[in-house]
Amino acid sequence: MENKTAQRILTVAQDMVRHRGYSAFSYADISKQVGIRKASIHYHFPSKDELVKELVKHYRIRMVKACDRIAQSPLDQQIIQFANLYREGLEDHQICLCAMLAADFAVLPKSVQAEIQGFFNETETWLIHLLNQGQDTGLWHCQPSAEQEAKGLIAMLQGAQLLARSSIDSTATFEQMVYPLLAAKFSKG
Amino acid sequence: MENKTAQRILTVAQDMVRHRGYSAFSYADISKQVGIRKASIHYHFPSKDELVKELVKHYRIRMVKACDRIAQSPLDQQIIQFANLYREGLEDHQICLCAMLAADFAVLPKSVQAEIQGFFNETETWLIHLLNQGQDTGLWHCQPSAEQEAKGLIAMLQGAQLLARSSIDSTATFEQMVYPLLAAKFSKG
DNA sequence: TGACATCTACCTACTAGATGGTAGACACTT
DNA sequence: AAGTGTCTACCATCTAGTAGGTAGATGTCA
Repeated sequence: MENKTAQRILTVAQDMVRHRGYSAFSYADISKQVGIRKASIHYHFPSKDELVKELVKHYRIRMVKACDRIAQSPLDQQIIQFANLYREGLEDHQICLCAMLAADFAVLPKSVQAEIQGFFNETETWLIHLLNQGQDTGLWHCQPSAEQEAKGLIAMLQGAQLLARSSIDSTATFEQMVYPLLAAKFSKG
Repeated sequence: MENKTAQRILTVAQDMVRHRGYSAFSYADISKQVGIRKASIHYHFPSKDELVKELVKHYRIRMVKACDRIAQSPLDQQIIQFANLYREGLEDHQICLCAMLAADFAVLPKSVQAEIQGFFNETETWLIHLLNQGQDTGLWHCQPSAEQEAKGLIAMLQGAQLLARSSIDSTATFEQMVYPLLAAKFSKG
């Protein structure tokens, strides 16, 4: 495990990227919030690119863990819980780290770009598996296929998160966008 | 109508915002591409904020026009054409201007934020109208309502655009995400 | 018509402040 | 003594934005 300061830097940096984007936060911003000088941040993360790369790596791990936790729940509740993951950040006006970095994709180094692609693939694979399970047990029917539904569902969740942020009550907007549609599609019968 | 130079600045600036985001482009970048000095850009657009505000205003007008044009087509083709709008930009690795600015929302001035909200509301209203028309003529059925379907659809299109950008063949990824789902939902019968 | 004044669209040269990043000193612990 | 983590002080470069000037077009009036 990393030491405490490095961990605090990562936390603050993640909040900033998710709130403002990659190009709109600086080492000076972090230093103010962490209560440490700018040069000390370079000691822990030599360059901004490496900091962000580390950010995405940690984020991927946490996402995998969150999905594993959801997989313990009854099958018919898992999609709602998966959607909740996306709703949670919105309370602090934050969107998914990788969605934000997908917007900033053009200015990111290749290594970070690859990490982001990995995140999306991983999430999609997990969701396809879930949708297939539900289909096999007759809980719902995927049209045209589990893979297509998964792609569409993730796109909708990420898009809803992005759009919700520009409305006054982000969480409410997100809920209105997502949950009725999920209920219509993935409810029993 | 604005003069030629101002128009060229707007075009270049729009490309840059849609490609890199608000915080990642500068007056210096524009000046190089337009072939004019940095100070001359300030002559046409006194501040970066005003430039971006103008950008969104123009974008809204073009979107309204594009939707009007689509509305002339047969009803059953309009949703596909609407989706095509989102696919087109991807060929140059560009996403919707307002989706990009929704990501940069936190660092934008209030006036631009309002303009972006206006864009999304406008688009949603247009799509709700279209979905209602199709429902009235028995072309498709909206579940749970046209409004919900419209919200979900726009979220999916914007999200698909965002995610597609991080894959190698953006256009193909977008198409795989969007069109089969549209066909399943909004085809006759 | 000619003289003057204003306007347009650009220029060079500059500012203050922010940016990511570095060098080297200084404690404090082991 | 060596290593860790932080500091001050600095650097080159970039940032949006300003000041002031200029060539040429356009208008205005005797």
